[in-house]
Amino acid sequence: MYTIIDVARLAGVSTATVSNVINKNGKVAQKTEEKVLQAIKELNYIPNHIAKGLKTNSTQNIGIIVEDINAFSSSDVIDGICSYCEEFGYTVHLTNLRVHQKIDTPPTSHYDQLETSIEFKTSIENNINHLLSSRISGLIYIGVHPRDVSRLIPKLDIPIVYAYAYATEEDSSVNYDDFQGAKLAVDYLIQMNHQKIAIISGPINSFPSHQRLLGYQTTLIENGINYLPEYIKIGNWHYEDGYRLCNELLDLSTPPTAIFAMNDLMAIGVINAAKDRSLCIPDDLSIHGFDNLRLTDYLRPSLCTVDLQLKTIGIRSAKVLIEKLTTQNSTPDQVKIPCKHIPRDSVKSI
Amino acid sequence: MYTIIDVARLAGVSTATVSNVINKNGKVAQKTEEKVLQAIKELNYIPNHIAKGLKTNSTQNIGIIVEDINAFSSSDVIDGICSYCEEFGYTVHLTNLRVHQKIDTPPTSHYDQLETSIEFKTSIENNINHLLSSRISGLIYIGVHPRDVSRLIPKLDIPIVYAYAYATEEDSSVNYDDFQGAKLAVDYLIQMNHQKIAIISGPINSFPSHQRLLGYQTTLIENGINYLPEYIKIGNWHYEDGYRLCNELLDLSTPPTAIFAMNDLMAIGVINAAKDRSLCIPDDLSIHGFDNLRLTDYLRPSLCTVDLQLKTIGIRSAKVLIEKLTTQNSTPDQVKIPCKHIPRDSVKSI
DNA sequence: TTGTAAGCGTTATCAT
DNA sequence: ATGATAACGCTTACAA
Repeated sequence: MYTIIDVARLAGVSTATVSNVINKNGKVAQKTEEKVLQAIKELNYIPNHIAKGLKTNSTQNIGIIVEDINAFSSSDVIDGICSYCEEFGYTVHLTNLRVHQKIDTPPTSHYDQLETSIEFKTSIENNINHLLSSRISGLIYIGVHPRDVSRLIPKLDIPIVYAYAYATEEDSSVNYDDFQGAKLAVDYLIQMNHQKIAIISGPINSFPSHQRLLGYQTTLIENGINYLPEYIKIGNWHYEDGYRLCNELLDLSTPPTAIFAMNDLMAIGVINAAKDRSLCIPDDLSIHGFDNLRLTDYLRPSLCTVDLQLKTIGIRSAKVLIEKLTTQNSTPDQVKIPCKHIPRDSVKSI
Repeated sequence: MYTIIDVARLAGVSTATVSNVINKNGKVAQKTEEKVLQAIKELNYIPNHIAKGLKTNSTQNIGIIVEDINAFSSSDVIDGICSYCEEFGYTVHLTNLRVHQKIDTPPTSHYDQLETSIEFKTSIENNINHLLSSRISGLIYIGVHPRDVSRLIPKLDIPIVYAYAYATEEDSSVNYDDFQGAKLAVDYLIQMNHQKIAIISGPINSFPSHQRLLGYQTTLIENGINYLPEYIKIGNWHYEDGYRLCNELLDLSTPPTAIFAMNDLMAIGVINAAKDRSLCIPDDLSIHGFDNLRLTDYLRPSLCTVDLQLKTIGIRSAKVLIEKLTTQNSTPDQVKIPCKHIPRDSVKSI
């Protein structure tokens, strides 16, 4: 592998000149530049970022720590990050924490286990140190579920952005908007003339659940609809919760005409429970999901849901991080990306 | 950020000794080692891999080029790679080519477009050069669909392993076993007493289609079942193909009792087509998929399918690569990981 | 506009 | 067992 010295020799110039050509620093005569470029091409010279990084004490490397690359949300977020980084010449170092192998059953509300697990914290610290050894200039931490992860991450000297997760008020984060997303869903159901709208929530101690519930309540109130406690069921994000709680709702003396499940997995449980009671969807019951998982448009009926704009979250996290890197501005940036409503067949006007 | 010199000073030893401690080279007295370790901890010293890489002219970095991280297969493969790399102390540099944004409609057989697209080849070469600038020691290329990608990748001086893709006979690759996977499906259908087994294939010019078709034919012949040309339909991996071709099959004078679709997406099309003809699945028609996509276990009926063992493919690719790196052995290794059968409700014994 | 040379943080060779 | 020091490939004053 050739070095800058080989190029300089071949072009008959000094290494400084070659360096100036490579880094487009100007101050090189047109003709000299051509000679250098020609030599670079001839030798098929590839600059050594390692040596450059050592000298400049800065790299165009950014680290991604993803809690679980197999979470449905992760690949879109990473995709967004990569596309922005490629554009600006940054290299991405990926670390996968694989949390789902380290806690009981995914997805669960018991991420608390993680926060208290010494083993997990040590694993994160090792991974961060490893990334730091590569002198990454910044870090994006991608959660499996938006929640406060501040206790997991040690204080770092490099900028860090939380995507699909958040930390303290001093930290930057990029997330979708739970409140607005839930509002989108409930607004749509009301627009479809539903009044008896039940909700199947995630665990109450979860931040997204709480925000979405708030969106639900606010929208009902705004529309002068009675807010019925028996229409609120608490699940744990699983398919089985949707199935079970749908049955509970339909057993009510005044069953709802529409059910808003806080994630698509529970919504599918709701669909199947309704089917098993020989209900026809959406004629007998409208069902609204949240997440816009893949394949939900091929379900029968296709699932009306809310898209989280995950790729945008990724792009934006990278943007926030790279701005911190280039402007040294350290004011925290807590971005909320609006969700997008995906109307589909599982909701019908009554 | 502290350097090895700071540690040496604090511990009252030379930098060489500190280096020997860090790299566990032996030849350091127990007592000296303790002093050094203590100093490292005290300063919270993090070794600079960049400087080390410059000196040793070798890194523990491996590059991943993934054609599309949003392909259903990619994240599992990457997960596997990461888990192996973490264990052996390698850092992963991720590059996402995003092919689906660069060709018409995914997934398609027209990946040929890519091979002939100058723009795409240039993009790959730029990305490879960028990775090479970081002096990665090896490369894993992950395809969106197993096929010959040799025309896309320039000859490199570092080892490269193709995962979920392959190249020439001189190149190493790790894939699932199309032939065995198809055999698994057809064997199971026959075991469930089906004789009239139709197949909805992918494009005939696709290698996986061809291999799976071979598995289908072989298994029928082994079991003395007539091989009927009208039971073979050619689709293009899309949902719509499954839907349309299912109807064609059911319109036959002697319709099949079981349909094996070569991917889950087409299988879902088959399910929906059958439902739209008021057929009951699996009572009136058994349906077998291939891929084991997420959510297929929540379909009604749940989809009987074949799992590609993608994570294993990832682990194995990393293993093959790292062995090349550490043993300098360059004999190509073309691994086929056996698929796993996933019995579910969409297939029933008759 | 171009060249010279020091130095970034390590490792490795050679002394001691 | 430990230390002194050159060298890895590059950037960047500073000199010319």
